[in-house]
Amino acid sequence: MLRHDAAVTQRGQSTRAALLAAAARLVHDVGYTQTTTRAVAQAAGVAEGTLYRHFPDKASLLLAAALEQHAPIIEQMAQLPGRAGAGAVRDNLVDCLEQLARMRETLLPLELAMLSDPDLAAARDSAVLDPERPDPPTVLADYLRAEQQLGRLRQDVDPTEAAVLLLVLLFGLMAAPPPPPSVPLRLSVRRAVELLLMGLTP
Amino acid sequence: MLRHDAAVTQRGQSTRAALLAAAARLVHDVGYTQTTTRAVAQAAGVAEGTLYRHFPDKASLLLAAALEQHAPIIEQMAQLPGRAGAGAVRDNLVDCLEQLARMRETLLPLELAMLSDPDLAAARDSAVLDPERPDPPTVLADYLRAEQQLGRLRQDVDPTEAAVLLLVLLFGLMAAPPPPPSVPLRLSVRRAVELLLMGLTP
Amino acid sequence: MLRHDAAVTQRGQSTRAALLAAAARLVHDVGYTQTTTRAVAQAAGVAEGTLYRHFPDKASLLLAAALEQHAPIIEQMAQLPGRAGAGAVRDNLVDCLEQLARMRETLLPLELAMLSDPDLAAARDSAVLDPERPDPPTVLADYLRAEQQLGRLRQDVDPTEAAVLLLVLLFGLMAAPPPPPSVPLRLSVRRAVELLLMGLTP
Amino acid sequence: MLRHDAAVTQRGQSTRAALLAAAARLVHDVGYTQTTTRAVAQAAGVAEGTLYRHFPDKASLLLAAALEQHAPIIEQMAQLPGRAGAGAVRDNLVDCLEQLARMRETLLPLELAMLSDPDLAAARDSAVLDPERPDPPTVLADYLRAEQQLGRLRQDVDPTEAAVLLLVLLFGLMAAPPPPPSVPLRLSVRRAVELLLMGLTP
DNA sequence: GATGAATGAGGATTCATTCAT
DNA sequence: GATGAATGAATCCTCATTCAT
Repeated sequence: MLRHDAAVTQRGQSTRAALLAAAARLVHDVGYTQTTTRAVAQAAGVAEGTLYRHFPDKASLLLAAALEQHAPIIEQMAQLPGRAGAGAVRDNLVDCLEQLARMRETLLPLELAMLSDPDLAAARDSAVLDPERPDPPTVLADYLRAEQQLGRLRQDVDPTEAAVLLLVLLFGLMAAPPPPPSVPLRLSVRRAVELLLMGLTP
Repeated sequence: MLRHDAAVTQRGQSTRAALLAAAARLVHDVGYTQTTTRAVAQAAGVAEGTLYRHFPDKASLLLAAALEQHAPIIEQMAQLPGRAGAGAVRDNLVDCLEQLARMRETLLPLELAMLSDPDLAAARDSAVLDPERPDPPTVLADYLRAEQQLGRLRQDVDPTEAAVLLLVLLFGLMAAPPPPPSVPLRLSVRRAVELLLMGLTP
Repeated sequence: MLRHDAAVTQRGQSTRAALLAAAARLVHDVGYTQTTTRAVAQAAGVAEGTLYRHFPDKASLLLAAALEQHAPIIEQMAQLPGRAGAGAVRDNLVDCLEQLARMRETLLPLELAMLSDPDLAAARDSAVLDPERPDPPTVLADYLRAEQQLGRLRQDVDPTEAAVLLLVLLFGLMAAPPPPPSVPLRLSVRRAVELLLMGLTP
Repeated sequence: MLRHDAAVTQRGQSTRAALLAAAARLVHDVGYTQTTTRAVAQAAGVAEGTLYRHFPDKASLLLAAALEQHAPIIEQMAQLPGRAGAGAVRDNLVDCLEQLARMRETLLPLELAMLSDPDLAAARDSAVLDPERPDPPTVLADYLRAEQQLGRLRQDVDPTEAAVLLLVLLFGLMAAPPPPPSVPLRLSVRRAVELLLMGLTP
């Protein structure tokens, strides 16, 4: 049965990979709106029609390109809960958020575009996500809960809530960078985590 | 010779206003991608060409429409620093952020589009902003500083940094709403402020 | 309110007319499949985009082009029932069918295409036809009924059925012309009418 | 070197058969326009390229598929002239036309497409038809002539002409079905034959 | 004989912008 | 000031056909 995204040959595999790579690069470089199918195909060194042997449409291609880059970092993040109790909470959180940040660097343009473009959002919603794969909010919440049980975090905060807060904060920090003089993301993440940990109240 | 900004007669004024209103409504209703110049003109009840008597291009129109809605809330926000010392810090912050949230409700699609669309971003950067008008980060920082001096906030936090944190958090909360079960924005803002005030550390 | 097919200016009118003429000519010359929007626009001497100011899509344009040519002949045909009793039945019928044939000459490629192309069929079904305008089957049936009452036609045939038969026959004669040696349409129509009038039974 | 018509091995034979069957089914089900080479190959369970081992192009495949279905009915029709004198003329004609109608049911979309698409028409014209095989007009004319000689049909009609008339009528009835209330084809064929036999004149 | 990946010209359609009236 | 017709480049996508394996 012929399906899109079915590359059985070795050549097909490499074409598919080239398309994904080209798509990721272009979205990163020129944004979603300017990333045309023509440009992707050209950058991948294939004909425009080839794109449609591998993906049903533009949105699916770009989404796949994004998700593909997700994978390794998500994988790595899964080990976070195991680090509970070891090292400073602050460092663990900062490390984790920084990993996510690296992932988002390529993902962000697409995330933003999804919020503007109905097509992309639809592609995302109809994409079959691996239900096994742990998602960042859950993993982070698990970690926070573990630290809470170890007494290294307040008892009266909801771990899930705190996790969402951290992630939303990271998103905001990346998507809407504070005006210059801008500090490197690494630094602003660290400061934000510190502030959140100690609180503003005296 | 006046090419744009043709609103010198009374008729011109009302046309301009109609365009701005239509643009704001459309961006809010159908998103930036779907907001075409055609649709705006039609919604404003004017011819397509008329749009270009008042604005040099689409981006400028949408930007103007957004800024216009900014104004009253920015105005109102300016009074925040004066509330330092009165009422609970938490309530003051929540009130302030909620006002901003209302403003953003119409503004957000445009902000997001700006992050995807270079054209829009360029229009924003070349827009002549009133240098007198206080911007939210500054106002919020001023307020925080005042509270700090009153001893109602930690001494060792940078008010500017905290202000940015709060705003970024609001942006993230609005742009990337946490997954269901979703709580009303008002509530999630309140929880976030509380969490930030007390901190996560025991 | 902006609508397609709304040409208020004189210039608009003439562009619309040019498009219709070009479309009719092309469909006649190269068939529906080969009639591209590009070709129509070029033949009409306008840009391709202009086409879409006047018609929502290709199918609507071609349909409109066909219907426009309908009109005058349909009009003329309406007088057929009044001719009942005058002249030979055979001649009246032949005249009528020949008129229809002239109309069909341009219409036929489109009729055929409608039977192959779902899009066109959809356009036809959603087209707003003038309910006042008499349609050929009805007019023809009216005429036959009148002749029947004058005793010039068998009493035991259903006029509607006979009308349909005549029209279907005309359609078949035009669409699937008998193999060579081919006679001119005018002649084959005449022979068919004669055959049908006298019947095959001795 | 054999380029097409590669059906020399047994495997080749069955592939070819599968392609023909798939093509016939698709044309019947979704129409000619929607019948893509891709769809045919997929329905036949073979690769796209395989199609071109058996047929030089799409048109040839579809034409072959159509002709193949012709065969058995054409065969059966050949016996019609032998029925002259037996049974009612009306019944013989109705039976014959109904057989043809069944054949046309699958053939019609293609016939119609041929009238719209020059490519297909060209394929038909260049197809090598079996010169032995009797074609419907001839067979029907033979039958009519036989009945004529038996005195069961008017002497003054040209059998060939009458045969063409009947066939054209059938085509029209199938291709351009009269508007609702639509009667089953079987019935409308019968009525048409009756009308034609007795004639319209009193 | 069969595969299926690749091709690439060509299709319909959109839309910000210009300009004669 | 306003109109609205016209523009035309650009977009995503289709599909019959070829060819290396």
